[in-house]
Amino acid sequence: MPSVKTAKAKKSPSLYELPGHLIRRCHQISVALFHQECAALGITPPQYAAVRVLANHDGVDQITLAGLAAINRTTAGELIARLEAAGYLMRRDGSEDRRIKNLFITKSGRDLIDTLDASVQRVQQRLLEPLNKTERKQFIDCLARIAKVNNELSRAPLRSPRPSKGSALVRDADR
Amino acid sequence: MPSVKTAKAKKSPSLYELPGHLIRRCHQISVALFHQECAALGITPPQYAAVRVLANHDGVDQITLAGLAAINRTTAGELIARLEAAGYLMRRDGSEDRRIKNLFITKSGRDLIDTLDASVQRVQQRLLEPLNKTERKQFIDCLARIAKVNNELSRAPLRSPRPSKGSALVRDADR
DNA sequence: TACTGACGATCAGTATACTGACGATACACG
DNA sequence: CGTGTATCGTCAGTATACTGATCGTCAGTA
Repeated sequence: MPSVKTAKAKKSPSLYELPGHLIRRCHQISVALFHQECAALGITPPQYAAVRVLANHDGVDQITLAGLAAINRTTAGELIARLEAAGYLMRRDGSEDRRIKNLFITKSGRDLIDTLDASVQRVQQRLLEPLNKTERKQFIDCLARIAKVNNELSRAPLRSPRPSKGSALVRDADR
Repeated sequence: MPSVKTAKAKKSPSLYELPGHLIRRCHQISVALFHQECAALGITPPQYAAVRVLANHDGVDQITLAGLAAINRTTAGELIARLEAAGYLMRRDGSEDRRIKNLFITKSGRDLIDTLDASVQRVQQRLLEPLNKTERKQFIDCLARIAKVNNELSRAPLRSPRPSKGSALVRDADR
């Protein structure tokens, strides 16, 4: 007996039509594809994001890296420790500001990015398989706009890199 | 020195253009919005999905519920335990099949869905704010198609509901 | 200089997500 | 009737994600 309690209420959409639920499922799928393609190296999507960010912002502190890679500050600490243990980056206590731990990508880290490049592109390819060329562009654009507009509302908001006095020689701009 | 391994190496897209990364960020935002709107009841998106599913499939076992709500079977066990402790559902040992624990939604569970209905719709509204009407429809359609086509690849594939009584010999075409 | 507020990093605690393995049970088949 | 196989639920272990609190440090200010 479907609960038809009120005739006035607008019909609620099915769970399977709610963008929140669909995004959660697509996220699961995206992660699954990533692991299928990149299983060999035992790296995860957030770890990959962190190394990618570090390649363009060598020397930043943990909080800035977390902001740029959209990783929670607490999670970032643990994740960075794992990446350091794996040899993809190094952590050094800040000389000027002793609160800070500066992060530096290693050769191994840069190699990792190069090695994973084709796999990562394959993940995106497979993920967007059901969409045609036009739809892919629009879809990515929609995702980017949602991420941008709602950025301040996110729990791990994307943060602009800070002027940072001495260190961080920002090479190729990311955006 | 950009390591050009092959002459035809395509320029790798920025991290911020990768749908995988964007989906991850949108997922974070979606969860954040859900908690903002539904904080009072202390329920999480997967918990909401589980109760919603149970409202339409009362009496199913845990694995089936997990499949329908796209929740990992192990996670589902813990999540269901929390929902049971909160009084939103009941767990009973199966009488016919003693491996099974049948799940039944409580009045409190149905009330929860009604109570959250407006909030959940508000979440979706805010999430899609940056998109116009046409784009919203297309965006949801793209998400649904990605979720559907890649379903078998997901780690927690959506499973068709099985005939609750009698023959359980329905070969779900998943995995 | 001492105070105060902001910030980096970490800790404790909770929830989700997943893998691989396992015990208990059900069912088909010989 | 016994046996192999598949399934349900669970456990151990790991990684991500988040909140709120805390410690140490920095910087602006009275």
